[in-house]
Amino acid sequence: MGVTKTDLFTEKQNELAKIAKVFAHPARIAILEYLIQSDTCINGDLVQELGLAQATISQHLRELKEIGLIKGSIEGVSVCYCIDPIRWAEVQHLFHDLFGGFPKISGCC
Amino acid sequence: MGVTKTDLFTEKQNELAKIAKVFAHPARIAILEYLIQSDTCINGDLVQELGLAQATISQHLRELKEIGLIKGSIEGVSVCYCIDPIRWAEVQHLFHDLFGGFPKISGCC
DNA sequence: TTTATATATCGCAATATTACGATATATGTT
DNA sequence: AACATATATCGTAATATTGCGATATATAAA
Repeated sequence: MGVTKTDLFTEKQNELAKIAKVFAHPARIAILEYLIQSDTCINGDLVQELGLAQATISQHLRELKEIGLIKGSIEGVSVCYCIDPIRWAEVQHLFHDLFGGFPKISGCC
Repeated sequence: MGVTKTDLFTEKQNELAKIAKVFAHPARIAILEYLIQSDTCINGDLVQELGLAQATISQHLRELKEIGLIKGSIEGVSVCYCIDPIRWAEVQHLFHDLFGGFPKISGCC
């Protein structure tokens, strides 16, 4: 099928999965790392930096934008992308909560 | 295409993406949460707990096992699954490192 | 040995993702 | 206005993921 039965799971489980899906591609990880490392928020350079076509980069940027992880502001002809610190912290917390749940007593198999 | 150009990215970027992909499904999140919450590592109950077919659950468990996040030990007729604390911590660190990189100076767009 | 129970794997159909050329849009330059 | 530059979107082909019925495997019970 390829279609996920979201109705079987909680809102939170679906949200975390949706966010994880955005992290689930090395190009998007690379874009995020590039945005973290370069204080200045460049966009077009990504096409040079990663070896992907412009259309592909744009598509990845849109997915990052859709979950609010990055935002872009038009800067003349080009677009300046950067990480949204608020959302970044939110997402960080979501993962932290999941990982923090374990271990509790930690002893079984 | 659907095929990812892994050769364009670093080992670490590819690994993190691969791990994120496993988190990128609500059923697998639900399985992990269930394993965290129940000290005892039950397996078959997952079929009851989530509303998915046995074959589907088994498939999700395999993906979790493949990246080492959980491990299963045969317990008579059934299999006892649980989170691998070592790998769990490793993966936690990978995400922590990514999130920790930001903000540095945090001011741009 | 036969039967029941639990889990894994196979094979398939439906859908999703990835990549990119072509093209649209929008701003700056001449 | 005409052109160049930067980015977004569309359409499409190739591949991946998801879900599950059917079936295989493996242990326990009768």
